[in-house]
Amino acid sequence: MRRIDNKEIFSKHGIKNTKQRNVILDILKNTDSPITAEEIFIRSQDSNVNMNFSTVYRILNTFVLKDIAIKTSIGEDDKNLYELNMEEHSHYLICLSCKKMIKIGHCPLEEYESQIQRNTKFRIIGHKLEIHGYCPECIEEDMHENKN
Amino acid sequence: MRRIDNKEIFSKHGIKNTKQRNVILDILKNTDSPITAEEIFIRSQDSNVNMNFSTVYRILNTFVLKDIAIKTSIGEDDKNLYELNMEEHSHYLICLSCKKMIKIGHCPLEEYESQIQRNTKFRIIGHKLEIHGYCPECIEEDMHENKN
DNA sequence: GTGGGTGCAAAGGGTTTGCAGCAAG
DNA sequence: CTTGCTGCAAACCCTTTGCACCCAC
Repeated sequence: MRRIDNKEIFSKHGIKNTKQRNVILDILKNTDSPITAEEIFIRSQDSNVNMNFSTVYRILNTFVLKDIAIKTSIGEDDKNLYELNMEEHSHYLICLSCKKMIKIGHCPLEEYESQIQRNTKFRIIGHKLEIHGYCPECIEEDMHENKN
Repeated sequence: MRRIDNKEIFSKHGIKNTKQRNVILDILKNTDSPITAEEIFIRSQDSNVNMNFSTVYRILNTFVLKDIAIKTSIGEDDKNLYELNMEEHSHYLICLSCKKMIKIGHCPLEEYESQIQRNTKFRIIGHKLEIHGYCPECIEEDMHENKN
């Protein structure tokens, strides 16, 4: 998978190429499911770049504004999650027990959306879909616990 | 549409039938789209029942715990929204401009869910779907503004 | 009467902001 | 050099909590 250079991304959006933005963009590129600002802050400590919590938030807000990242409010606790804005459209299957999130490739809603568009005269821009359940591991664990 | 008596609901869930809970349950019954705790508090002032903000939150949390209500984190701002837990399953079409929410009746995901269940061995419990776009009114308004 | 529920005020936790200093263009 | 970006600390906002009082059962 080819990854566009950070520098290119920043200049395309007319924002400065700073160390902090590079660190955060790299973190977002290297995660496969949405993460919290806190998690990003923690991971940024592994780099040798100075990083402040408010900087994390400011950069994330900038990224969201520039459509570099997406802010989702998926989690059951009330923290926001951030992920890279991939052109490819995907959804998550979320385990209610361990909170693990698994990306689902195919999206079944294209036809449905155009149908709604016809019926409601809305101009549909996109959608957010989460599917909730319990993952095989948690189901198994639960069965063991209940044996006791 | 028949509405189950508040008193019945409370006793079924083993919680006390208080004035405040009645007010909030009535508000939830009379709204057709999810609302914030703040909005509930404001509307509660119309009644002659004393109501405190923390009471609103406490009652909402109780309702969610008892499955009387559902907490959703749909809105673009980070406030939580609450709605009555209808047995019937529904989704919302949300206008990105005026934030109006329109309930969508039919859900296209049942077959899709069982397919995922087969493929991933997850035990699927449910899902959350929001469709985003611009409503006819906002599209019209926008066109007028752009004429200037 | 008793325990659950409420009011009040204060704390919590995530996120934002004002300001001074710094560093990318 | 200049403007935008960052660090720091304090503020903000939504939500929760501790405690004393009260009311539904």
